[in-house]
Amino acid sequence: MFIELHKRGLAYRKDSAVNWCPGCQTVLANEQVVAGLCERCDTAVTKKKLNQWYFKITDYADRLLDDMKELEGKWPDKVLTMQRNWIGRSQGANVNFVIEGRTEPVTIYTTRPDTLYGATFMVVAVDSELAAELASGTPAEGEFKTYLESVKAASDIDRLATDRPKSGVFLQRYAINPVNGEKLPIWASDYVLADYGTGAIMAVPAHDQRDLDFARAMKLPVRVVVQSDEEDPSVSGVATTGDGKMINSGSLDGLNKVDAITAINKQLEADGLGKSARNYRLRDWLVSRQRYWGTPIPIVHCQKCGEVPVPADQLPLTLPDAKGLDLKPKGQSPLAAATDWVNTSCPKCGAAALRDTDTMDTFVDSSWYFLRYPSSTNHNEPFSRADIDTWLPVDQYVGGVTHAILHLLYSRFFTKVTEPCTRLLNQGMVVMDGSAMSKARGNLVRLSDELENHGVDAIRLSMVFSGPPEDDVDWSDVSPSGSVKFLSRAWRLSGDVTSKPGVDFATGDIALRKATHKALHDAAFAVESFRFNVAIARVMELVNATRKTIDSGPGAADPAVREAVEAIAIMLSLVAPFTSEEMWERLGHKPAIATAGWPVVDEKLLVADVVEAVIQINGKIKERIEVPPTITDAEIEALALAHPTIAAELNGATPKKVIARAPKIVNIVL
RNA sequence: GCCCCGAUAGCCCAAUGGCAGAGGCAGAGGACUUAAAAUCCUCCAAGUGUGGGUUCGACCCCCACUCGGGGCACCA
Repeated sequence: MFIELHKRGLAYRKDSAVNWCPGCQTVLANEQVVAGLCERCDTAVTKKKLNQWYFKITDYADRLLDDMKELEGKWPDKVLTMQRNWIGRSQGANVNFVIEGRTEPVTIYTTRPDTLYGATFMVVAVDSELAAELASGTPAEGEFKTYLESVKAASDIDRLATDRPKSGVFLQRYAINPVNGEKLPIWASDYVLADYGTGAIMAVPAHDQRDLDFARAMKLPVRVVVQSDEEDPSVSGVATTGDGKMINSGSLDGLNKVDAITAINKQLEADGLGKSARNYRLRDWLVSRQRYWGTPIPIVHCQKCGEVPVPADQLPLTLPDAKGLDLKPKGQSPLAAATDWVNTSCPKCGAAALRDTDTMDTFVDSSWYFLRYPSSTNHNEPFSRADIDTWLPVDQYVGGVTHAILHLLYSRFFTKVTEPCTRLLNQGMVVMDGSAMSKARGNLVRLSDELENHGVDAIRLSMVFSGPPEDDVDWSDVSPSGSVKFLSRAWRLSGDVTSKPGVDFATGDIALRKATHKALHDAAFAVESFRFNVAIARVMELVNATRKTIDSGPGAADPAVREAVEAIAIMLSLVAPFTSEEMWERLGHKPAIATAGWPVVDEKLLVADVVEAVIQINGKIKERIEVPPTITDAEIEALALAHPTIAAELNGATPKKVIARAPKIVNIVL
């Protein structure tokens, strides 16, 4: 996979300030840094300048975003929203500003080109090369360097803090606003990011909160160019970001936001001063890791030929023997010490060459593991086109929401052409003492003890019955002993049945037969819609009805009892295979119940003989009557109006309106 | 600050816009038993977080709010 991506220029190396986890002693992808902490070990992540391998996921940003339309309604909205936010597409414009004393203009990115006349200063990212260049040789250089050092020293966590006061340095230089020729002071600050857009912005304090905060801190002017009813931002401290009529904006005056953006973009483009542009929050996926475990990067570095992929007949490239290697995290890949493995010859020219010693992020492997499943016995290639065409995409994927922007985004990138998983269900977590069970927290249930005490069937049943699968389940609400009781109750039924296997069910008690077929029908529907807790409730109902039929009804010998108990065993086999297998044998059947198949539901047995209908007057229930299920609207309406209770209530009055919904309800409106 | 999800008996949870209760836990009473356990039977409770709206009719749809959970958060 790596080589295929490399061939297409989608796997490449670059120098960059990367996320570095001091705990794991390895680099991390943006997606693996959660609130400034390492996703694996919760250590605060720092920055380090390194040359690393990347996958060009940004080339696919638009497709990853736009193809989500296909997943609408089939994946949880939450996951789709998270992916949309993560990709973070924004539409705006690049605008060129001439810099005094510099030949090259500086390009800035803005989503609000309409507010160009409101710009009162320019800000460049303090850690960008541009900032260093602009500062050099100015009286501000010393101050700039001090500031840059202090920013570098601050961790990501500090940087993420919300109400952090704005800081920055005036670089003693000026940019010229292309639309009105104004001289704008240029500042360097850490509130502008070096790796987003062009790393430089025009500041419009009146209509951008961050710019306003900065302007107020540095005593810079604020100019309103979009009229609004709200208080002057320079007084209120709140930037006005809504729509309104343009003012103080030359030819744009009087236009609304959308029209002004169109007009200014057109004008900038005509004058060669800028053009509309798009930006993404998504960054390329950093895949190098300095760990032993992981897939080695199949590249040989040759003095002459450069990066040479390992030839196909030498794949898969396997790791060197770990024996003798120091696998402890130490900031350099442990593979580097395996000199026998590292030293090799160039596949192209045969000269001495070195293997790449980094391994890949494990998310690389999980991005396509499901492609291997249909071809698991194929020893010639990772997967075959024919198998994939037959079996994929995955119809139903079940996984935790924790992978919303990791595994689930990477997988979509790997298979982009199509979507890897048609439907997605995020199952909930098991909660104990208020938080998700985890080894790190130590709030665990000893599963072995639970299994010892209650049996695997009861534990599994408890989990499934505790609520809908997408909800979290609090362990204190789980009752394995209740499940044990229920399973015993069901199991006992199998010993009560006295009729022989193969008996004709048609001669059995009709009431129980109806209950059985309704349970089978409803449970199947519930299972297919992932409401396992409801399916179990249907089985419990049938167990109760069967118990009653045996104890105080037609008795254990009735064929309907066998039909019911067999149905119970089969339905339970989904979550309690051991118990149901025993039931199956006690019922006189050969193993295995798994091969028994779901009993065919007799539609005729699903129809009730009589149903209870409700008669309402003005939406209030006044009477209940028994009617055949086949009754028509007109018939039930006539029955209702003729009913003595209703006639008395009406007392001769003519209803304004009668709504009949046979066979359930009649509502008489007075 | 912005976005999303949720709120139904003491508890976990059901209910195509049409009788609020399917199921379980807990609780009460009873049968069986010398007794207890186990088993079996019966009973018990909320009017659906709050306030409006749409509708003949709202747990369900719409608006606002409260509380709880989650996500995003200097991305110009």
